[in-house]
Amino acid sequence: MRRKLTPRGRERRDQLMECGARLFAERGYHPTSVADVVAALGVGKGVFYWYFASKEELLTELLKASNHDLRKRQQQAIGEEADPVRRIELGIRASLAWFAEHREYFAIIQFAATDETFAPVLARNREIAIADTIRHLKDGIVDGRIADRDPALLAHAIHGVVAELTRHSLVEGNLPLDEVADLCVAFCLEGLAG
Amino acid sequence: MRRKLTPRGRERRDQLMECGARLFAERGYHPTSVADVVAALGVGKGVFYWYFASKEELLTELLKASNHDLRKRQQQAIGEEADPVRRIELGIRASLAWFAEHREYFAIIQFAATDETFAPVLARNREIAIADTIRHLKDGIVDGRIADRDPALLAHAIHGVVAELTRHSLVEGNLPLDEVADLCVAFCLEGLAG
DNA sequence: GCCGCACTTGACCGCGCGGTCAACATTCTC
DNA sequence: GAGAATGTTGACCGCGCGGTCAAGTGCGGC
Repeated sequence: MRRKLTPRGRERRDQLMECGARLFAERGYHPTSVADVVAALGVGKGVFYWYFASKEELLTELLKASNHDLRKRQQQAIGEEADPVRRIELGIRASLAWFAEHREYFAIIQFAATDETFAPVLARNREIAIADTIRHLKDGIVDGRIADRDPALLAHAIHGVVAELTRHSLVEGNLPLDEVADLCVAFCLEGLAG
Repeated sequence: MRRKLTPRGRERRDQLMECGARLFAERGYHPTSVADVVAALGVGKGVFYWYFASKEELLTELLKASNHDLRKRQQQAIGEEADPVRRIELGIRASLAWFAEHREYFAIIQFAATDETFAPVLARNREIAIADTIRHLKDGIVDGRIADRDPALLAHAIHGVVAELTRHSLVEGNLPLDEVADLCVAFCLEGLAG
């Protein structure tokens, strides 16, 4: 693992991350060996350890990069919107849209959440996302637009809906993003009663 | 692996499953070796392979047994209830109650869902549970008590809420079951608007 | 022209894994 | 109490893993 990377080196690193993401998503982290990753790229094993200290580090970097990207997308979507309920809706839609474009990351994140080694990173990422949602919820509760219940639990409920609809409808199924997003937003705002 | 088991044998098998469940939940499936399982019980490795054909089989049996138990609990809870909305509520409460009592299974199920080898078993279990929910939802839609939206997506939304609240509030946190269940039911039935 | 650094190679290492098995112990059956 | 069936032992096996490294390649700067 080296610090200084030339443009050529940065490209290799990106190739390894892309390749790793694909294989981890397809077969899972443990069943994918470092040998598999470098073989898929047609290079020697040493290349991997030139860019990453370990297999663990590759996954950690993938998790960091994907979370960074997702958050950027959410923040851009919410922008300057003042209405807290609308902010929640825009956040939900941005998450679904991002996962629709990066389906391969879903399985990776899902796995990482169950692994002692990576769970801390994931937990931190999730806490930040939840904290964002809680802020909007509290604003909505003050406005009287949202029922006065524990905002932390409500935030987790929303994230649960988003996660499961992402998995079922976007990753496994291939339903139109807009329809899924509309239902997701409607369910979160009005429940089954609608 | 043997078919005929005396009472003594059945007890050993149960010990191995309990032990495996605990270790898989604590450290994860891959990082837990068969040697760890038998060591925790203080017996030789051969014992494991007398009762199970492989490590995979142990996990598969754990998944089957837990699913069977959870379903039994749900069916007992729903009983003869006629109101479809109430049936959904009772199902939600039964699921949360079961997981509150069997927290160790949550991590195992979560992992199995991300592993190529076990995903099929989990997918089948989930499909059955979803199908149950869909039946109640359709009844509710006919009655006009539930909004006329895609019942499959609604069912997944509900399961997403239950799963995430289970994870956060019951498994990681340790919140009172009743409070979590009340909020979960309220969110599913009425959404944030309440 | 050549030095040095970024980068690549692939044989190799040690380890711990899942799984096997011959021998042995205990318990049932008649 | 003989013999079969059930249950137990732990040394052993082969393998493939994550990771190392001495050697080599090719490019940019001087």
